[in-house]
Amino acid sequence: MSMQDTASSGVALWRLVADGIERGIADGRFAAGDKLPGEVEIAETYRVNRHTVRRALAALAERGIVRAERGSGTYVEAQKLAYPLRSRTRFSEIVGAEGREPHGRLIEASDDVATRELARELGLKAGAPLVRIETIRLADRTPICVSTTWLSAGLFPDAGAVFAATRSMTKLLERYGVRDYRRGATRITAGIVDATDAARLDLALGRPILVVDATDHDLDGKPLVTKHSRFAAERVEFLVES
Amino acid sequence: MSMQDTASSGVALWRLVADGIERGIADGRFAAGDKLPGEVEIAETYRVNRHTVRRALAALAERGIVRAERGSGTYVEAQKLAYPLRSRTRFSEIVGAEGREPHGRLIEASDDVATRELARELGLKAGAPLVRIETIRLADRTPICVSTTWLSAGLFPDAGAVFAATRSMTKLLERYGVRDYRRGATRITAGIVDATDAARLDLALGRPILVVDATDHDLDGKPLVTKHSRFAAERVEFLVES
DNA sequence: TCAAGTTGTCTAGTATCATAGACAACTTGG
DNA sequence: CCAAGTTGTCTATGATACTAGACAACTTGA
Repeated sequence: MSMQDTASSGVALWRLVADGIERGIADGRFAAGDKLPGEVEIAETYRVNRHTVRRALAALAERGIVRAERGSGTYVEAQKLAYPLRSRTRFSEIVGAEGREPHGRLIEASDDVATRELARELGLKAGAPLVRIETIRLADRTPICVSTTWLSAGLFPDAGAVFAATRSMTKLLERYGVRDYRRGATRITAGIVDATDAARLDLALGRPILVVDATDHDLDGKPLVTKHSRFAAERVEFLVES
Repeated sequence: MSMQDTASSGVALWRLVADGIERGIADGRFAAGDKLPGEVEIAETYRVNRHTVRRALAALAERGIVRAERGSGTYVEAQKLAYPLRSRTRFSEIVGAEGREPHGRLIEASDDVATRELARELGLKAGAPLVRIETIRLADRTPICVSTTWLSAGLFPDAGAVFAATRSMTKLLERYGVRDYRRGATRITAGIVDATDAARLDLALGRPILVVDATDHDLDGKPLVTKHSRFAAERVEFLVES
């Protein structure tokens, strides 16, 4: 399996080891707080050098998934982000409440045109001009979800530029005079990550995602933005409060 | 995106380019016989060095997916393997008839126990001992499908070892005195490749697969083997003759 | 014939990937 | 305290990966 004696697949060995360990955690073979096997044992399992294992563990530690303790062992840090679904859902508040560091980034903003479905959600006519914003959100340094957000280009001109500057949907809406907003119905489904989202979420091949479709309204019930979000299923659990 | 100026993802750049081009072919953006953009143009598209593009194209050419012509361009070779579904279905014959080189390999053989479904297919009782054989089949050097095959351990003792030696299901059955066999009902569904099969089929993230479940019978109608096969959807098309 | 565009090949330099061995620093359990 | 087991760090070597620039060899269309 070394780079020297087999045809290279273009995927680094340490990445395969890291994915394997992360999968073990996601599958529950290693629970939060568990001690992983020693570096030597992992190296034997994957038939690689101990240094290669250390590279893999370093990558996982850098993302906050494991934590190494000198002389003792390496322990699983990861726990799924508890993500309550309430009428007032703010990513930064949820992540902050878990003691983790929220971070958002704009991937891309572009003009779009309302499909029939989008128009219905936003209370517009099909074909109405929209702004489409593609974002990614992380807790600590681990990507949690990527979202596609649509806003009416008529109501929110230059929304893409404003989001790029503020990096917050809440602040963006404030700029346009929206002081508060509520989440309407939320639709949750599941699927398999596609190649684009896999790269953005730093997610391994064929992993499941949670798909959330939701529309936010102002306090009068007027639709403001509608979102299509894909969450890494292994890093989050939704809590629906009764 | 170079290995020098960004945090490395553990996936080689040339592999990302190769996957991108292969996806373009699979999606129909480039049809069989089409000329790909020039190496310089591809390099600009992906923002990599021309040599990196050449590495990607070499990997695709090595698998017979594209063909470079000096002074002219690089052309799409790939065409989906036409896979007729008849009562007498033999992989090697189908592949050979297309002028491609068939190749089979044993991944794993192990003992198993019949679920209710498997028992019904094979005419056994639930819980009956089975041999489970995991195989992969390739045309030229491109993986086409992975199959899980179950046989009755009572009727075919040591089937795993025999298959490892003969690498052919037809020859395996011959060893046990089966001179000919026919395929019964074939069920075709579709799905998304899982991580294990993705690695085995050398398939990119989240790609679709064709799932075929079938049972072979001897000429008296007695069930012999039942199979669960996963085909790379972008490399094969099934032909059902009327 | 000629110019433009294409793939093929070469040299060079830097960074990453992986292996190997040795030893330090630390924790744990007896 | 001590031995065993653990992670951390260091040096060293070779193979890959990626970039850069230059030029050769070839095809195509005007």
